[in-house]
Amino acid sequence: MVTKGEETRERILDRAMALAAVVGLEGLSIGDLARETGMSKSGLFAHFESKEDLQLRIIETARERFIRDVFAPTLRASRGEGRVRALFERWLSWERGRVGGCPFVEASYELDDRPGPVRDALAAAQGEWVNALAKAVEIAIDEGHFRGDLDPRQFAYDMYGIFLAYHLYHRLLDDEEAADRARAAFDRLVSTSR
Amino acid sequence: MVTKGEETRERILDRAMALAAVVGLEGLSIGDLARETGMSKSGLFAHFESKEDLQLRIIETARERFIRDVFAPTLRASRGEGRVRALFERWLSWERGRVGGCPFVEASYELDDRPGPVRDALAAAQGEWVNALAKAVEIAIDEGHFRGDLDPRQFAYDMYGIFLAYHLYHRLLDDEEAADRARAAFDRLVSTSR
DNA sequence: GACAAAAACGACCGGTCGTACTATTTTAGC
DNA sequence: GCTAAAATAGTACGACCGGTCGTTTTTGTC
Repeated sequence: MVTKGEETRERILDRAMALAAVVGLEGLSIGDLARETGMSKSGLFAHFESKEDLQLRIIETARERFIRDVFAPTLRASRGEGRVRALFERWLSWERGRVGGCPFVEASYELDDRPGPVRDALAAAQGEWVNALAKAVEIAIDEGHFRGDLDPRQFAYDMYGIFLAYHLYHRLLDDEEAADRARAAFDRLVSTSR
Repeated sequence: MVTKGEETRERILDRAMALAAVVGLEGLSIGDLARETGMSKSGLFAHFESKEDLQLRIIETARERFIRDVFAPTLRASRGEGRVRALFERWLSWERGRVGGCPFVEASYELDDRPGPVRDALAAAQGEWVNALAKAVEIAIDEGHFRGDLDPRQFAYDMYGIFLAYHLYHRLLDDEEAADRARAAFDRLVSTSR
């Protein structure tokens, strides 16, 4: 059975994930988080060993949500180019659908030069995602949708770049054409991969 | 004449820019910065009106350095495709050459959802750079190096994406092939633009 | 409904934050 | 070398930081 404590912890982590996407994993304070969730600071903190533990759990929560909302649904979609396209569209929706944007992107540029377990966990999650992208491209090659000499890892790199630029244009530059630009870039990537 | 105070302020800002690229503009503390520069907290703080003023000056300093080290030298290079290529290579060097990576990228993802003068200044600087990139591409079109129906702003978007992915692969994923991937992506971009 | 366990709370710790004010030292022009 | 100004240091502040502790409230089980 699901205890009350687990429910509360989930609620906290959901809120924390959103908050961290705005103020960062380091900028997130226990006090603010307690206020946001309507709990006392100590009551909230009792759910976590330390702030670092909280940060690790935020990353794990984001990973679960990402798999559930972005990755998993595409496994039920058509293999090959269709799946790669589905991954891209769902990835964009994932960014649009949450305040502060993609928590992985936000955290990545925050922690890239701050060694420690949190950075390690984040890098592992990002590496996993890059691998999953490359794998989907491999399948598209096997299916004959993409040309045989295409480098799946280079495709993943390019795809990630398009997403990161979308994030920047959308969030910082408030560019209304950001999504169009992203799709145009992705279409070019796909069409030069056939 | 250059007063002692101005010299000191420059020294502080240089150090602050590097530090902010690691811990962020918000995470940067006056106390740490004072320790790093060997000054007292109050002595250092006397150079700035507030922390926000310090942050604004850090961005302005970064902007000056970027123009000096990345942009300006390419104006003396050949117009057209050669200049666009030079911009890209210098941009990569700019990232590699400083601890913490490109301060603009770090700050962009930190501040994208935190309204205020600092975010505005950053967005303005980024917009300026995107415009400069697009302008260089326009010249390359005029010179006949790139095809006439190429969208310079789309080119700038794609180019920025390649850079952002490079930043991520290099800094977070510690990918040794990051530079190769970036150049491969850029070559593909250039060759499909002719 | 008693009762132990789980969960949440309020008060508090030492430390650091940004910032204000005053005092001291260093600089630059005469 | 004197002197006013500029630069730096010292001290203090209220607020908040992550974190601890003992107490109270809520929960689930018999």
